[in-house]
Amino acid sequence: MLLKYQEIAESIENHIRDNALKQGDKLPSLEQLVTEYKVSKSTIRKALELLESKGAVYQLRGSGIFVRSLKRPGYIDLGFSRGFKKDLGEFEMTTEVLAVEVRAASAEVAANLNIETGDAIYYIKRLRFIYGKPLCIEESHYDKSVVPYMNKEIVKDSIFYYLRNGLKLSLGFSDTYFNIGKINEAESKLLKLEVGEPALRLENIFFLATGQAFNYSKTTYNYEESQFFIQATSTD
Amino acid sequence: MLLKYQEIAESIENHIRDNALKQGDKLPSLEQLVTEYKVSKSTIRKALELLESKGAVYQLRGSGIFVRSLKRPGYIDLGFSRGFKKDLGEFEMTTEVLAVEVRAASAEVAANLNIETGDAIYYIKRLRFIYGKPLCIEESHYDKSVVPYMNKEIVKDSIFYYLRNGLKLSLGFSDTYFNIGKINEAESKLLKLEVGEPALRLENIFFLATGQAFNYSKTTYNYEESQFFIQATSTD
DNA sequence: CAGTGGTCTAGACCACGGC
DNA sequence: CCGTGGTCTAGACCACTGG
Repeated sequence: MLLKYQEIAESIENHIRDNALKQGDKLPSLEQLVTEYKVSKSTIRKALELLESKGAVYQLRGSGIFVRSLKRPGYIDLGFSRGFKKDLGEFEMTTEVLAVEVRAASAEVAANLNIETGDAIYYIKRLRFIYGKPLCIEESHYDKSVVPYMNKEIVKDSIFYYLRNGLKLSLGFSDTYFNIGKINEAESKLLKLEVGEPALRLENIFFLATGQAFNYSKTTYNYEESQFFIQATSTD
Repeated sequence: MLLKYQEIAESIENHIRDNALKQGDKLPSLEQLVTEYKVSKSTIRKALELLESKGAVYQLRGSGIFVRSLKRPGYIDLGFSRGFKKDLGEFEMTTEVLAVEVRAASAEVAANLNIETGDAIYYIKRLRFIYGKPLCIEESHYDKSVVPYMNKEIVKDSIFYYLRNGLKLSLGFSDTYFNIGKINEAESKLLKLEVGEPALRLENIFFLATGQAFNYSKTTYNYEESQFFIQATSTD
């Protein structure tokens, strides 16, 4: 069941979408929203803070609450407050599973997952396509003590959907590191690029809501097919 | 003057730093913090939410408040809630100013700044070095009606510092787009790379707190010298 | 079931924008 | 000066964790 402030946030988002409001359009004042939704001011503010953190609105003391929509289409949202919807999206994506196996954690994996070298992990390698073209190679390592079972079918769809709905795990936060490099021999075949062409290499560590790291993954993106997007809000 | 919740957030951050607390270390409970700081529970919660959004702590219903430090050193923080400190940082950075001039906005610039083609803008081109090595080429366009004056001296330091402290502008939020490409002829000379080598191309649009766009910039990073970092929090 | 975080309220008071 | 968002309080009640 949704909380009041979540419901209100959603309702306001819908209102923006349904009326096709654009960047800079004004929303009703706090007071108006309080009477409209019949809740306390703080609850409305909490809803608006949520929307602000998602980049949907901005608030201006003394003048009002305004829409901040925008966002160029076709970019992968590397954000954030948006939750962990990265996996899905408006894109036509397909996945080829290259490996699903239990392994002993290497020193590198163990360090990132905060476990011991040799501990059991699930190793998953996937090739992901966007509109039929190779988008990225993803190698994931899951702490087996957290995710005791996986198979090809699960891994072919959204893994995070399985974690959330199948295993009832609640995700907390993530760290992302990335840099630019060059495609190597193995990658060139999978991504259908020449050796030495540009590549975006992304490392992710995902944590449960309990703070425990459970997934360390490395992803190499095809530079021709990938565009990324980030929305930021100042907290001065 | 700092607000109560900001002061408390800062104080907690200092406490974490001074006691060298690590990922997973437990902080005092809400109730304890309330008595310690002699403020209401909501104020403490607001401070903790701020820290949570900055990625400094995480809260767990039923168990407590924990430290979330980490962060590999040497990565450029492409975040976010962290405010707009991108310009400075712990790095030894220098800047070479290649151009500071008033120009008429191109169609592309006008579209991103939401002004008319031909309107006056400041065009600034800078080459930035990290530990003496070329890090990136940055081409910035500032709406002249917002930033009426700039010169080489201002532009050699942090432009955002000037905007904030000199012009008393308050920054609101930003959109960032990026993709991977290849170094072209002109870039190769400045960044001391071969044509065709990998490049990270970043586009930024910065908005004032009023929602008005005032800066559109394009930055090309030297792939050898740049590593980036993002911290995300789930909002489920 | 005790302890801890999370939601929600009602209301006082403050700070800023714009007329 | 009015309207609008922002801070802060005090307290009720809920929901989850862990012994």
